[in-house]
Amino acid sequence: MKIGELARITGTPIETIRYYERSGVLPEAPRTEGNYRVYTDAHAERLSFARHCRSLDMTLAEIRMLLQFKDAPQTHCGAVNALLDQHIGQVAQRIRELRQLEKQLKGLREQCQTAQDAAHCGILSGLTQAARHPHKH
Amino acid sequence: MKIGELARITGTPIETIRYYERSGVLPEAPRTEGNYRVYTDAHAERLSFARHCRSLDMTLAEIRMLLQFKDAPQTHCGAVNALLDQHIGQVAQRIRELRQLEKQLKGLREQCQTAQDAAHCGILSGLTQAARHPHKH
DNA sequence: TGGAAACCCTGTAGCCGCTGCAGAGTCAAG
DNA sequence: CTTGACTCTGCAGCGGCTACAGGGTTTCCA
Repeated sequence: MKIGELARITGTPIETIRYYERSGVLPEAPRTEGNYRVYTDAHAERLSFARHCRSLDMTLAEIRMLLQFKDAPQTHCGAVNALLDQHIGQVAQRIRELRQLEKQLKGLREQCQTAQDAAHCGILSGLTQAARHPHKH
Repeated sequence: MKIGELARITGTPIETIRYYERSGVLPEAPRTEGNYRVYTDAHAERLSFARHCRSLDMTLAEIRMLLQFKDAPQTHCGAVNALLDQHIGQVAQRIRELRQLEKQLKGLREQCQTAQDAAHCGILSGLTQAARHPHKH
């Protein structure tokens, strides 16, 4: 199949497919005489795998690692577990940060219930004050 | 003061200060004869404000807007409230997404409790299966 | 006074994961 | 034979920095 069909069946933009090839997530595809890339179902599967990992917020570097394990099935897969554990840790950490952030933002928002002019806006003065007396996050 | 001192007292990398000037977050600083940027306490305050907003995950575009309101104190500040509400909404949305993601990742992780070889790794086959039968996020 | 060290300048390139565009080539249908 | 759909390469841009290289300026101390 050509790149357009691969894009269609995997729901991936064409530009992204070429980008993945450049980044080493997909192997370099063989070409027709007219220099068109030619793909097989195996490519489609690999691309779907990568896209699914991306939807789980993994980086391309992480995905390249996972694909290496898929390519070498006899490898000990402890590293896969470790990679996933680390990724879960990162996500959990980010959630904690965002919760903290949400609290701060809501506190700030409460300082200006009624719209008035900016000179008396509780939000702006709240931000200004907080900037003057910084504290860690 | 010169850029190094501004960097020190605000805890901002020098490169970032110059970047903020280029991006219109800070005004172009006046120069000495030797072409060094010269700052006042007002610059420091503005920079601290911006950095605090950044620590609240606001974009530079959002910060430019807030600074506009600070620069024009008689403006009606309803837009400030709206901006903050929108930002809070975005953060809340991102938290929901990450929670969902965390659940998926943990489910995946459970599929490989014991490290074995990659051919039988529950995580890799889990990812592969999921990629074959995609569902929305 | 001289010279080293510390500071500052501009400009450019890289990070990540795309996205979009220009300008050209290829192929299939009418 | 022409039109239109498809594909190619290469480059630039997003955001928010960060990290140089290769220069100029200032400060300090001997």
